[in-house]
Amino acid sequence: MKGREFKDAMYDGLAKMLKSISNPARLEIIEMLSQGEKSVEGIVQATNLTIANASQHLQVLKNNNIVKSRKEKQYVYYSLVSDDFLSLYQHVIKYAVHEIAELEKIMNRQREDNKSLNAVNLDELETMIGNENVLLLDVRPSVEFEFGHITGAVSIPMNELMTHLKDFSKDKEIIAYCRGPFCVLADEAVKVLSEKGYKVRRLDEGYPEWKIKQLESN
Amino acid sequence: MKGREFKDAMYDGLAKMLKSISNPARLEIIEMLSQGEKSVEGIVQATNLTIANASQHLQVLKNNNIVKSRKEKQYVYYSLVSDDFLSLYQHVIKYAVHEIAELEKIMNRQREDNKSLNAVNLDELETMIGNENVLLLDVRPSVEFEFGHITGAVSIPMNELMTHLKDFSKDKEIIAYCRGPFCVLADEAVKVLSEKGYKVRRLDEGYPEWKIKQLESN
DNA sequence: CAAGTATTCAATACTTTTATTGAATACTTG
DNA sequence: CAAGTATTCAATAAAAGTATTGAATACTTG
Repeated sequence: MKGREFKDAMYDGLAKMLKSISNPARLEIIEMLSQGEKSVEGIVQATNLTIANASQHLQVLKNNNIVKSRKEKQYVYYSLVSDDFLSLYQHVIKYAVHEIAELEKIMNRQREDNKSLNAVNLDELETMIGNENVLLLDVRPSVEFEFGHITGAVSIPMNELMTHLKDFSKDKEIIAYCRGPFCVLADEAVKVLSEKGYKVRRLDEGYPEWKIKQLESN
Repeated sequence: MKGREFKDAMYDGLAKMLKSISNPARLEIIEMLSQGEKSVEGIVQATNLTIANASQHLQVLKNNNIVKSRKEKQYVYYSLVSDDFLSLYQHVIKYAVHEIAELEKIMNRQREDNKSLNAVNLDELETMIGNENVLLLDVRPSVEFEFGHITGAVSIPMNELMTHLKDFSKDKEIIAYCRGPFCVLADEAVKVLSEKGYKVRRLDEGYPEWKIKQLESN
């Protein structure tokens, strides 16, 4: 193989892989799957996609070795192929949110609307764990909590938050988190709770970021 | 801004950025620019692109804040916008080369052809520097060496290699490196030198990977 | 094994990306 | 300021990616 052929083959292959993740619908699917495996139906419910379209995007991701599937009963469950990919995906997000002015602006506007501008990051969180006066709140659906969560977190899915208000003390500092920087559940939680007079901030990132950080520090 | 709008805006923006680097020609341009700034003409010489086409791709990268340009005399020089991007790009390469079977196969075939299968990685290299019996050889064009190189390396551009053969001792172990895993200069150097009976291996990665590693360990 | 459900496939129209061509612009140098 | 060079722009045709639709498949359950 000549040098030019080798280069072309490598860059073509690389571009093909990158293309497979360069689509808003597929990025959202990846984000969903970073919480754990989901059926096609589960993905459809969380996104605006039709079933056929979601299935098609999943095939693209599968052909590029980003996701894998297993069949159980009538359902097909998809999940990310490896933590190495998850780590790469998070690097992309982190770069985009910090280095692309346009995206940073959109994110700040969103956080402003939800009074969640002064977010806590993972490093800060670490100094807070074990502190009696801090309550770490996981507002994702409970399936996702059960699949994995940040050590010490309490699960109260967003849609049950209002009925659990009485459980919270207004003296404690509440840190709400969900799926990651793009997830709006924690923003909503901050909005609701702060309007009721609680001390609450959101975690900048989410469960998968915490998980990868744990893995990488070992 | 409602949750759905926010998500759509973020995923659209993210996809747009990823699309800008999901093209073989643009990936090759990025690789060139990771060695230092280059004029449009310089990029054209190193690739198979026409001038107009290269310029067009450069505009795409510029609009997505991947590269920046400056004008000096008649020439426009392009360079990568930040080391943060370079670090992300290298994460992508590393993932692709290790996790995508197809690309791994192409790379191994290439290395086999050039007798450079048992490459040295950056960690191993670190244990070798200062060793009198190891010669670290930079075979990139000398402009690139001057722009920056691995500490302790000696510059002998690939096209001058044959005329410098007499300078090498067959007792020393030679480690050849160039622009990175996709660069074929080091492979060629290994082929030539090993056929002449020298003890030679290539470095798995290249100058930019070394540089980012230095930056990140501080 | 018939009915029902989950998923994929195949075909289509639509949109976006890409390479190519030739002209336009901007700058330098004699 | 005319001639030459480097780069970009604009228009086009070809190729690739995307969403939608309806049919086909595969599996479960009664």
